[in-house]
Amino acid sequence: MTDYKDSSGKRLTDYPRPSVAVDTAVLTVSDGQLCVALIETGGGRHRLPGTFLHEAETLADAVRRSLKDKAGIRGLAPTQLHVFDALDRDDRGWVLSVAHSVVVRAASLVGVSVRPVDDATGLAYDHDEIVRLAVARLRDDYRAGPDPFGLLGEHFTLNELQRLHEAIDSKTPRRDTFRRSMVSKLEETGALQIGTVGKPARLFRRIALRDSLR
Amino acid sequence: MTDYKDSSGKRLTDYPRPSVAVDTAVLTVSDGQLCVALIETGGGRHRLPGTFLHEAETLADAVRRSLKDKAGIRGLAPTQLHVFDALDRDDRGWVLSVAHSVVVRAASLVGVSVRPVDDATGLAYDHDEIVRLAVARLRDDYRAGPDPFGLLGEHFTLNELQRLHEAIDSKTPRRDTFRRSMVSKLEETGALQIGTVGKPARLFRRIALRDSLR
DNA sequence: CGAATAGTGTCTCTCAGACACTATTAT
DNA sequence: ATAATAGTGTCTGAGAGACACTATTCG
Repeated sequence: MTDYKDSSGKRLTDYPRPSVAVDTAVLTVSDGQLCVALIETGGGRHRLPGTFLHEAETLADAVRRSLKDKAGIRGLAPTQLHVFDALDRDDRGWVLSVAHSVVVRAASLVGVSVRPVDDATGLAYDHDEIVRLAVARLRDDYRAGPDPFGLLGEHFTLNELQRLHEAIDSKTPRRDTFRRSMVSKLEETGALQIGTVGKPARLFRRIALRDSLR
Repeated sequence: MTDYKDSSGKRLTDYPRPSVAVDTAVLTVSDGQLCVALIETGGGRHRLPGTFLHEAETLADAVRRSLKDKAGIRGLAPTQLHVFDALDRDDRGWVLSVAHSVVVRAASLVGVSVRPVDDATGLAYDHDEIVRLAVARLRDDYRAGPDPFGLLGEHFTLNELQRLHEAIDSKTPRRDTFRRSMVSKLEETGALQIGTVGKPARLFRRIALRDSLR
């Protein structure tokens, strides 16, 4: 297979090939704030987790591999964001970086530095830009429907849902508008929340989880 | 630079590297229809124009280079769509393809086969999917504002603008609604169209062209 | 009871869409 | 005048947002 020749009689491997990396904005909501996981490099700078693509590996697999070390994360569906290809973006050589984002529960992130996205500036390479893209995409996704990445558990109240959406986007509408825009996209479980002050809230369930590729 | 070693003491070139290609959906409006440029391969199949990335070349430059042959096209701002990375997508070997789209005037496309996007199915590789993505993105862009890619000349009437938008998306609203949604995003030139039947139409101008990266 | 939270009735404003009317040209 | 196209007044309905009211629990 590797000595297959193309239309101009060249082997594929005769073409110059860039190194290909993946860099991933790992987003989570912690303490009511939208946060991103950062790694400390030498020199006090921070960067996103990433790795070089291995042989015969898909981009999504490389993302998952690069994150397995940092935290025991499973079942991730990375979202592809953009390819960064500036020739001088990495002084080690010619490297294409395929930016991704993943969304995880805060509890999954152990032993990683987590910082609110607004404070995550001055990162290495073009990682500031990746965070911007990842956050914008996430806000679009959450504007479109209730917790599309399943950060909440199986059942949740509208209050819990709204607090999550507010952490992700402060411009989330207020209680009544939020409720009316979400109920139609949720399923009622019939159960009520217990052990709380005030009128017990109904528990809802997502109708379906979003799938990965877009 | 190429013998710079990374944190684990490896040269960048010690990592396996995929071949990287670009494939581009060249979209145009011809005869009131949204069309895409196709290339005939051997075996009666069709594909999108593409090429392998050359050494020290950006993706956008590779796209422009791959299209310069097919048609004298200049000043293009390719839009990056998605990286296709299935391991078996190219039987010549391990190839990542970065899908792009560009929008050109029909007159620019000489000596290329142009086909309405709805008929452009059964293409080689994952090119059907690329066309789908490119068309969806283009429709989103045109829904957001008047002729964002400048397919019309410098000045145009609202009728001309609407016919263009209708070619791109048949669900374009009708005359009055279309006008009201667009005028606020246009500048009046003060001039009128001449040599036509009926009340002469005002000529408008785009306020600004969109820029490329997203 | 009061405090606290859940849930809803309803008003307003905006905007898209539809329809019909007026305006201005050529023939 | 008639045909043809441009442009606008206005009604309707849907939906977002704001406000205030009712509902149900705990202590």
